[in-house]
Amino acid sequence: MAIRHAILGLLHYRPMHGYKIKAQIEQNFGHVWSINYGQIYPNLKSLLDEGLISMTEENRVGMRGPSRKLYSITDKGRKAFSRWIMEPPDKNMTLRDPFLMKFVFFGFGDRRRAVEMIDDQIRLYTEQLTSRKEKFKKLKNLEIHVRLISEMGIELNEAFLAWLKRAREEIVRDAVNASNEVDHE
Amino acid sequence: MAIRHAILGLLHYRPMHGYKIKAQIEQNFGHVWSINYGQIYPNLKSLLDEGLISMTEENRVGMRGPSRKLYSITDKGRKAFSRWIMEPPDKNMTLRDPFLMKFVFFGFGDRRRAVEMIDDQIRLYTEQLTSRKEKFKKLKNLEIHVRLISEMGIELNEAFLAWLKRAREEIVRDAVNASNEVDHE
DNA sequence: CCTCTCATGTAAGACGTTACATGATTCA
DNA sequence: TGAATCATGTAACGTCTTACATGAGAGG
Repeated sequence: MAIRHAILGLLHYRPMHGYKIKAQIEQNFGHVWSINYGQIYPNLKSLLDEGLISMTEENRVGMRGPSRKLYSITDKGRKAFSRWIMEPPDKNMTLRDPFLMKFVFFGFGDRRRAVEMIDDQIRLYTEQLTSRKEKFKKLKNLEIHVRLISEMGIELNEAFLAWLKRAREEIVRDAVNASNEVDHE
Repeated sequence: MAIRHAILGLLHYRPMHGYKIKAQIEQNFGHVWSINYGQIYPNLKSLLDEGLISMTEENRVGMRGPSRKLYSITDKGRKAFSRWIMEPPDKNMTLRDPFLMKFVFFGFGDRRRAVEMIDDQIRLYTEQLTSRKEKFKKLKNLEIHVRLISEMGIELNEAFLAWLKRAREEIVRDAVNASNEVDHE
């Protein structure tokens, strides 16, 4: 039920339409949560049915795009949000990464291929880190919590990259030792 | 489909029954993936149907507990696993935490309650870090990849805690500034 | 005696992803 | 002319969690 409340949270800033909500969620906490239209439109519908948000359809005669629907938070919605924000969060962090799942079993695969995949991953996370840092520099006057979340994304990214690079070195060293042992057999 | 392959991966070490597989997954990569019986037993069934694993039921006359089922990996299973481990991983990391989702919106809630929740979280992650470090010290002769994954868990935990503590200080400082501004109005 | 650990399993529901359909405007 | 962006929505499918049912032995 967290996405419903994230929508209510965003609507505190200003009324938005579905497309913008998705874009905002991705920008503000894309590394804490992911979202897609299959979630946002049905959620907007049910929030509307429950009276937590209200909608006005723009009648845009001759203007760009299909008819937009502007959603605003209602008093009922604000109250529901306040209740939610006060409650203790119900679960702790999960970090899911198919690469890490494979990583655990690299010992059962081809060693060269494993190092190759680690290098791919290092490249990927280096790019991600660069783009996160750039985005962060561009954004000004961020609300303190939003800013802190962005900084967290960058710091965890750095910690992860540092670990991955060290892991790569250790795995290569380990492979060299293993082949030396074979040489002296 | 990652859990199916994790099961195949674990069965490379030795035959296991369902209960043990869950325990091993939690121990070896509990911070990379979570699992429960609702996933593991149905998966064992389908892996068996597809011939990727084989099963022998223990007949334990007068022994403890219900009948155990020992699962082993088959040649077909090894081949399927090898194919999987070589393939590039299909997605990148997602970090999901209901606390962080709330954190973004703490500006719309009560400030004291927010700091309280941050303190709870600091306590929680400090405990988690301590127990991870203790577990790690106890374990000896870990396979290199398994050891590295454990170290990653500890390092990311440390980075996260450092961030959270700094975030707390900044939020408190921000609140003090805000109230000073009110004083001089 | 009671709780913990070991042990297997199912059903329902919540949640999330992917693919598809539709269509206008803007910019190169 | 074609690609990118803005914009809304649904259906099918996968995955994950939660709750439940069952039951024995070990240790305090």
